[in-house]
Amino acid sequence: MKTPLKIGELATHCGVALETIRYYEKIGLLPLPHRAANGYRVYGTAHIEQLAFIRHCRALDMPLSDIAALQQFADEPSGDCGEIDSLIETHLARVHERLASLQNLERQLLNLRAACTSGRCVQECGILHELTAAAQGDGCVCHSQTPVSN
Amino acid sequence: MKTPLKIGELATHCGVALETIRYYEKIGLLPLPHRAANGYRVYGTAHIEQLAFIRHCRALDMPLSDIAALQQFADEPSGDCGEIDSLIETHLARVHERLASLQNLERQLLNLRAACTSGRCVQECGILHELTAAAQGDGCVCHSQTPVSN
DNA sequence: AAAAACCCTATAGCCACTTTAGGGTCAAGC
DNA sequence: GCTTGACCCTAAAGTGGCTATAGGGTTTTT
Repeated sequence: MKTPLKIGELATHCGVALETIRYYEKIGLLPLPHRAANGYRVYGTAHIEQLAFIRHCRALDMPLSDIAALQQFADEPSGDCGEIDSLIETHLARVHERLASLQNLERQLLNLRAACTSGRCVQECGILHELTAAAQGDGCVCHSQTPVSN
Repeated sequence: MKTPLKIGELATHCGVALETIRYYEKIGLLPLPHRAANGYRVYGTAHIEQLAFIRHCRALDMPLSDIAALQQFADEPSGDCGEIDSLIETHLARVHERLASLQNLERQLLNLRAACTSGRCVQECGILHELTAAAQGDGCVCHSQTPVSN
């Protein structure tokens, strides 16, 4: 891996859009890079590692605020690990909850799809009937036991 | 169900935040209500049903643009039902994809959590080690085969 | 020397809301 | 009749995590 890198090279290397890098810099998630004489950003090994860390955490769908917190912890190696654990725990709970609600959602949509096959006109479309009836609280194939939470 | 309703009553009845109702109105998803002499919004049965329909679709996580399209279809009952079907189909595919990526995510986070139990100091925290190592592309317990797509 | 590829800043847009600021109106109790 | 509190109004800004656009400058390739 050759260093230093220009922003476009860093972007390609880490599989990130280049505007995203500037965005991370703007919100203070990435430290300010050096600048070449022409004003171009210049990145070294530390930046590469840090961006890779951020992207890996994002691939785990962690919010940027969690990632910032993790970086803080990493900078104070003598602190207690418990907060890291609970951060992951909380995130896991979030994911788990979202997963359950998506599974419920999928089931409802499958039922909904089964209510109609195309070729008919809108008036007799089972899907619209189901959706309207459900909104009215009548019985229908797509029961909405668990409301979706975002 | 008594009518007419003021905005707060409609909100309570449909389980929606009152600002959300005004927002739906502003973007043209809900038609303009009548106004009382004092300028207050006044809603009737049609509005209640329409809002309930919107919320039910939102509970199925449909984007507002899909919901607007469905309402369009409902207003032209002689049209072909096929577009409704494919709208649901597309949405189902979205949900299914997100579901798969969340399942993968959960697995990775479980592995990550297993890498550390609290009581240690940050320096020897398995979670941070895993996250950093993974970012570097080394082998680690939380393999990232499928990137998360939003 | 010209064209393409890269870099810069600042600002606006995306989704679906939520929050804030700064008011007006109305019913109940003192 | 006057205050208190619950309700209503508008307009604008903020949220998260980017993405896109406008309007430039620089560097590399042809």
